[in-house]
Amino acid sequence: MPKQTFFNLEPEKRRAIIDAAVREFARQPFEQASLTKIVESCGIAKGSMYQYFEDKKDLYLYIVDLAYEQKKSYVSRAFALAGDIFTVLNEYYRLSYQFALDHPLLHQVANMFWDSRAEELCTELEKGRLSRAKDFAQVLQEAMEQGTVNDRLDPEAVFFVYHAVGKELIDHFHQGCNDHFLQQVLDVLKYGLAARD
Amino acid sequence: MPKQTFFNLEPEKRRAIIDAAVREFARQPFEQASLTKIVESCGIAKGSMYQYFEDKKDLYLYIVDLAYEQKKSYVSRAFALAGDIFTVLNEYYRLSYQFALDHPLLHQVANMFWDSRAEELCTELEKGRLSRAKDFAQVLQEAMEQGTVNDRLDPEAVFFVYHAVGKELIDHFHQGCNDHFLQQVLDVLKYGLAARD
DNA sequence: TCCTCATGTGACCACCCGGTCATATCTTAC
DNA sequence: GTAAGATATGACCGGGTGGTCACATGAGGA
Repeated sequence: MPKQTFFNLEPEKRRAIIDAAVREFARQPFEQASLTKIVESCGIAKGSMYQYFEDKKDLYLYIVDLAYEQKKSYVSRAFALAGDIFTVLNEYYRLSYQFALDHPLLHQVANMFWDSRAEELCTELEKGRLSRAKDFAQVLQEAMEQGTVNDRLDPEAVFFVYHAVGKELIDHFHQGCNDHFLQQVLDVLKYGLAARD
Repeated sequence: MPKQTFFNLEPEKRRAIIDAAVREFARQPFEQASLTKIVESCGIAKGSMYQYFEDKKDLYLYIVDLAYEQKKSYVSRAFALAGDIFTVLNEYYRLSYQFALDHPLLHQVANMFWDSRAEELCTELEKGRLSRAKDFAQVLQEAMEQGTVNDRLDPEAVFFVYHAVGKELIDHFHQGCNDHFLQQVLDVLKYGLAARD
């Protein structure tokens, strides 16, 4: 958590710091991102940064949190959608894609976070994964009870597959990814490879 | 490519260098791995390393190549298997898992490689992806022609999904992953989420 | 024995990093 | 006006990095 001093700052200065940090953390993972470059880029003294944050990790987690909050506000309405699980998933990834288009830097920050290898970040990583799993698990369970989804499948394996594909999709948003391809990928997940009788 | 000097070395010395490099590159991605630690760990002078390799990247790509060659020799026999595409995929991931168990360090090296963000490595990355895609694409095409696989699916999307899930599976091998779970995941891919009529 | 040439070496270079701290400046209250 | 407290600063620290180079050591041939 940032120190109180940070929140006492004039808003435009706070913004400048956040923007510079977002720019840097969007470019590379935590370990390779440079605090020095951030302070140079927003024109404050290195020492000042330590008036606002405990250390580099503190700043990083604050920025990642911001990115995820923004993304959540974009994407969560998919789960409120009327319609079956396929409609929901479709909308979920469509909104994720839209978010990546509208906020490419925030998208990259959130995206880069998953590649973190630092042990200190692993607990945070797991927390994020679980919170995402919760929404998904609920929609999935309802769909299985209603018979929309094949109820012989292992819910954990289903989540695993969708998580993997979602991650890869989101990873490739920056390379451009049209609605049609997204649709095709979701179709593969929906129908599976096996030919229908 | 290593310089000739490297291949003139006594085999045990060459091994020591390779082993030390594998150990380091298994721990973290290219940018964070330390040449200094590698030379310390195998007890040669820093300068010597530059008699054998052009630079850090040269050493790295050589090691990654070794890891992939080893893995390929483990895994490729899956594609020669008699049986439908599902048998092949099953065996492919089973062998991948076996490889990760038998050569955890090589597995980590190959695995870590995919997370590289360095622009200089991107061409290499793409090359690896394509070569993997080729084997897969062939098996898939045959399966579609034979009617084993739903031929209304987009082959590119299918590859995308299987690549994503494979990556994630392989990522999670080190956390333990039993045959049963593997089977469940492949079932999700095979049958899809949608309930069968 | 001596010259040559390939190989080995580690001190050294320039550069970058996260983090600190004595000091300067600004704000507020009396 | 001045004392007190909060905030800003950037030179500096110890430590790490990839890469270099003048020199030492080795082997082979004349």
